[in-house]
Amino acid sequence: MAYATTLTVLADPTRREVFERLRAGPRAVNAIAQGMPVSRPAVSQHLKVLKDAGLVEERSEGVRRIYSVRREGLAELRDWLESFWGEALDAFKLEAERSYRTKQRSK
Amino acid sequence: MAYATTLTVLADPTRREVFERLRAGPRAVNAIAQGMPVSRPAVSQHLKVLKDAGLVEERSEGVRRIYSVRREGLAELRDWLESFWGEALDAFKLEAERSYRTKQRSK
DNA sequence: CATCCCCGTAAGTCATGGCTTACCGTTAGC
DNA sequence: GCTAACGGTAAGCCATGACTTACGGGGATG
Repeated sequence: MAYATTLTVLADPTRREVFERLRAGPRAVNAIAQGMPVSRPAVSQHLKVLKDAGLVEERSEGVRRIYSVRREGLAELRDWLESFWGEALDAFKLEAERSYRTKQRSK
Repeated sequence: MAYATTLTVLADPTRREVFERLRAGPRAVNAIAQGMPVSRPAVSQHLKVLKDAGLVEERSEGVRRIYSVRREGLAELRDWLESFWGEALDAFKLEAERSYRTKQRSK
């Protein structure tokens, strides 16, 4: 269920860039917005979305908010993807088998 | 680069539903659209997007087009996700270490 | 050849969501 | 206490993209 959220959240390029910047380590909002093609409020909004999705966590340090990556937030999506290896292939083979036999029979 | 495409393509719920339906095995367009909350042309459009993204492949069987999952299409996204395990943690630790030392020094 | 399904494509509508500017609360420094 | 930096939130604008209906082409079947 939540892998859906992760997908939609990471689909946006700007938001993904924000996320990637945090990958190198925790950063304050200003630092993240630095050199980005969008305004700082935009970055704030993206961070909120990332946080709500559990992909990022926030900690206050004086007047600044330090954001960092929450790797566990990616777990569900990873598992979902992983579930395609193996299973999907087997299903395919079975289906191919079935439709092949069906055709043979109807000849 | 291509994992970005995969993300945006799989972000849409309807399109994901189409993709998931193919998971059980190859299907014709009609069969996929069957019981879906959107029209058949909508499904066709989603299939085109999925195909362009390399997530799905198409084969003609008489008058019908049979679509099936291309697991390799998910590989890049999986690798990208996988790259967060380990690396991200190390970067975090390093960063935490660094900022800790910096603070200690400035006391 | 006529007809009926299959399905892809075109054109047009409408909602979603990402961006900007403007504003406000909060913390630190003088 | 004043001022300045940090950053979250509101309101409004606008583009993107997901739908719909309408159509047309191609393969099967009588």
